[in-house]
Amino acid sequence: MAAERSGGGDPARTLALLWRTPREPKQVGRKPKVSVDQIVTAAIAVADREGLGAMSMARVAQELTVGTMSLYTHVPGKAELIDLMTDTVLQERELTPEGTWRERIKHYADRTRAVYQAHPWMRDVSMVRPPLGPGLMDGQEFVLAALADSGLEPRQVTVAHVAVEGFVHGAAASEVDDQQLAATTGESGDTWWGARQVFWDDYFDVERYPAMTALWNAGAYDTEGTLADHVHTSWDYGLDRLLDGIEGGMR
Amino acid sequence: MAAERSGGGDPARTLALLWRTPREPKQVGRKPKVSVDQIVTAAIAVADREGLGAMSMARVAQELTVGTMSLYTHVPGKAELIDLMTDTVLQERELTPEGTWRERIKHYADRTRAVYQAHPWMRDVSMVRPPLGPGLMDGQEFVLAALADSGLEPRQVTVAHVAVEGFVHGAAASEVDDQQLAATTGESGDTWWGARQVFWDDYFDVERYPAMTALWNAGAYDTEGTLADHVHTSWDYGLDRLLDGIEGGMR
DNA sequence: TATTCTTTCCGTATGGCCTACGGAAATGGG
DNA sequence: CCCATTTCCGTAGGCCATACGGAAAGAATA
Repeated sequence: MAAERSGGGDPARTLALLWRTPREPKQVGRKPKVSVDQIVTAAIAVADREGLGAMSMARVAQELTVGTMSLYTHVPGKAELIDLMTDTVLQERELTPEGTWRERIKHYADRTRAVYQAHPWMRDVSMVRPPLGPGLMDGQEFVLAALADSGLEPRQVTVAHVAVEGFVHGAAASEVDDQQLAATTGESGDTWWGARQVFWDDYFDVERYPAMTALWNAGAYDTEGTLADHVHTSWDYGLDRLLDGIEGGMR
Repeated sequence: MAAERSGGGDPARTLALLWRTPREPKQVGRKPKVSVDQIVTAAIAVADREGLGAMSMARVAQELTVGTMSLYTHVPGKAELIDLMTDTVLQERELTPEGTWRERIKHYADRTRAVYQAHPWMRDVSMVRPPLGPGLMDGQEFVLAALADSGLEPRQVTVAHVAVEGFVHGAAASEVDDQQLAATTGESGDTWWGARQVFWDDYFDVERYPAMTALWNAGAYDTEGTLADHVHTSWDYGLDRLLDGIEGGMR
């Protein structure tokens, strides 16, 4: 299936939910069995355990021992529920503004990475039309403040912001993608690659791929550690080089 | 729905399809109404027009005026079909090895970006367990050859490779995400943001977000052009800074 | 020509998904 | 006790992937 999309219906209604606008307590009528917070928490729990694909309205309702359609009283639909889930887990980052601007960006990357690790379904959430809630906004402010301290021109700050934000989310997403697949399919990344040994035996053509062959012969792929370790190392390297470049471009 | 995953069943069967291992022509039996190539082409056409979510087996079969289950004679399942689609469009890149290593990486990024532009559903395809077909492998070889020419140590080449490859695919994916959403939902990115004007009016807190406010007041957001233009500019900037960093790290 | 063998085609059935609709049930106030 | 209000939720419609098994088509053989 295609990636989950957010931001469906009426923006005003969704924003009110994201910022938990205190609706005046109803004096009249039937008492609610569930709250928005309970629904969001249950949905996150299901997605954490079984992936976003398994997070159906029916499944969440079951978790709360409530009829499926009851959820629609509190939440406009599935897209908005995903918005709420996303902003909620982004709030877990607890960003502390300490150190140089570079240290703060690294801190932001670490905390964001931790969110993806704890909630691998974030990989499936598109961030191009993000939920404009406190979790997202606080993160944006944090990065913009750091970049503004770096000495870049205002216009350059906004450009660098998109690049950094994209890199961080992209890296975090890619990193957990493997874990999510491992959980969903029951096959680890290393096992998956192992099962494709056939490829190197039957299809890999040394003449067609000289650079790869040379690297292989140079021992570049003789390394310890799991696939996940390598990916993590590479992303760390990439962020450092990106920040190097941003720093160097100012002089 | 969660992102489409590939690489489902028997690796040997999938690899044979990806490399189009010439199966000896059947002398006996009923003549096939459709070929693997026709199925892949039709599937790509549907996904291009209506998104990967609309690319159902039934929809593809309908396109070919064939029964749904007939497809399963030629293709093991939907996951493998997506593998075939992915590798096929990656082959469209036609990478020409000219210029410095930096120019070649930029060329690779441009060509890959063009693939995503032409086939926005690529955003929904996970590349952590990619189809090991000619389209993917040729791209890997191209990038590795460029990085090997840069003077990096073999071990460093493999690390930089993951970072660059990840950045390029991430950037391309993010860039078309907006377009895909526009096509699927019928609402452009600019329209979407416009509808969320309410946010700035009712929820944005100047005290809570001083850096954003300062940038706004400095005119950093007073720019011409569409959202898509800005995103493109930022990714270009990001790749250049990443390559700057890689270049600088060698000295 | 009739039979047999091989291959492809595809109808049916199962069990899932989201959510529009409308009525039932619960609650507090008059 | 009644009624306005609010929440709960069963039903139903229209999607999806794919396992299974039999029908249909073509070529070789008798």
